[in-house]
Amino acid sequence: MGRTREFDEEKVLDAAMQLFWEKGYEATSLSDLTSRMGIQRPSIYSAFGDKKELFEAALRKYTMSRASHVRTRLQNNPSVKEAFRTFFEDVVAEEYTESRSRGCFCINTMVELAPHDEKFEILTREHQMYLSVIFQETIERGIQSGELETGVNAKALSQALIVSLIGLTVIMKSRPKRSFVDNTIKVILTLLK
Amino acid sequence: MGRTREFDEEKVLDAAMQLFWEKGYEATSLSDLTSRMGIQRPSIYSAFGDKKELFEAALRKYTMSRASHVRTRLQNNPSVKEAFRTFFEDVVAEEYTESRSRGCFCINTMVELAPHDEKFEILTREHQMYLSVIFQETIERGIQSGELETGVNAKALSQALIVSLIGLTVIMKSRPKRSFVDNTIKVILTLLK
DNA sequence: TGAATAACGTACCGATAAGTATGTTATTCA
DNA sequence: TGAATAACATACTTATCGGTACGTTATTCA
Repeated sequence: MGRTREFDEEKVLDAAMQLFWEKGYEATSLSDLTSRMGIQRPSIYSAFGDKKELFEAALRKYTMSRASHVRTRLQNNPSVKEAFRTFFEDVVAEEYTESRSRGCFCINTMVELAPHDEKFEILTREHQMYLSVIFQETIERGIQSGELETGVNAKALSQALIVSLIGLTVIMKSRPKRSFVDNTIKVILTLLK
Repeated sequence: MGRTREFDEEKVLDAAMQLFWEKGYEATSLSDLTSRMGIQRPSIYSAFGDKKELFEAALRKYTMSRASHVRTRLQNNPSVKEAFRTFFEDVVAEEYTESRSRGCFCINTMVELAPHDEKFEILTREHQMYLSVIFQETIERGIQSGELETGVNAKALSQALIVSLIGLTVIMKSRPKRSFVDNTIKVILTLLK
């Protein structure tokens, strides 16, 4: 019984996610959140808990959606090399079309919170490890199909690609010349052979 | 005329640098700064300006010292491959000996401030570009000496190595297993041939 | 040696932070 | 249909934020 909730939890959580993604944890105030989410302060606390719990919910929403996006992107291309190439290129293209770079919410959190909060150290690590497994499975598919050499160390290679992707995502926040990242992608992808 | 300054500007700036490096800009308060720097609030403002100007001075101090450290590390080894290998390995070893990862102050700033403040976008970009040039000169030395193949694209390769180093530095904040980063370094360094 | 001046410590400023108490409105179910 | 209850909006609390006014102490140079 009682009054029914007037807001859509998923929608307002999505709005919080966007804001935390743009500005980070510390730089986002409760006032920022209420205006962006379109609900009042006590509604946030009753639905999500305090600021940090809301942040965690937002980050979990992000990582789940991100992982599924990456998985489908890599699985839907019969060519493994082509799949990685277009994936990396799209990450870059997306960043350069936005007027200012948001980068990756998980990476932002790794930098801001992981060293000071074990919960986020674990959460961000597990997301990257999960992405690494997706990469690894894709590489193994390429070995199976004969597109990649049989001697390739799929696990080590997938880890190197994840690290490169993180580096690319981060350096784009300083808006280097497009040629810088384009060159980098070409070199990184020569690891796939 | 007037009273002489009782604190060493370089020393207190160094203390501020350490603190901003550990906690970032937003999470560091003026009270944190006064206690760590050992001077009072008005002394900070008279010597360095406001919080953001102090942060900028601290970051500039960091990037200059970091660049010179990287330069000497890479120049002091006759073997280019060996120079890069030991450099990357030491970056990792240093991170894993500290109880919690500070990473790189410039990278932290690239993530926290560069997307919202053009001054730091430029400052962080220029530091990375400078490091990239140091890498490039080192690679060119290796080509000259015959240690590396003549066909190597020194510029593109140096950019890829910078990006990889950034990725490594960032992912270590989530404390992945040591084998993860060790594998990654091995793969990345196969680009040097 | 004393007037001028700059660094000092203290104590304050208004603004804003995160979080909550409280009274009102809407919905439910006995 | 009315007592119970949950979501609502408003307004508040306490603490801390970045920044500064002000009176004191130490140094300098005419």
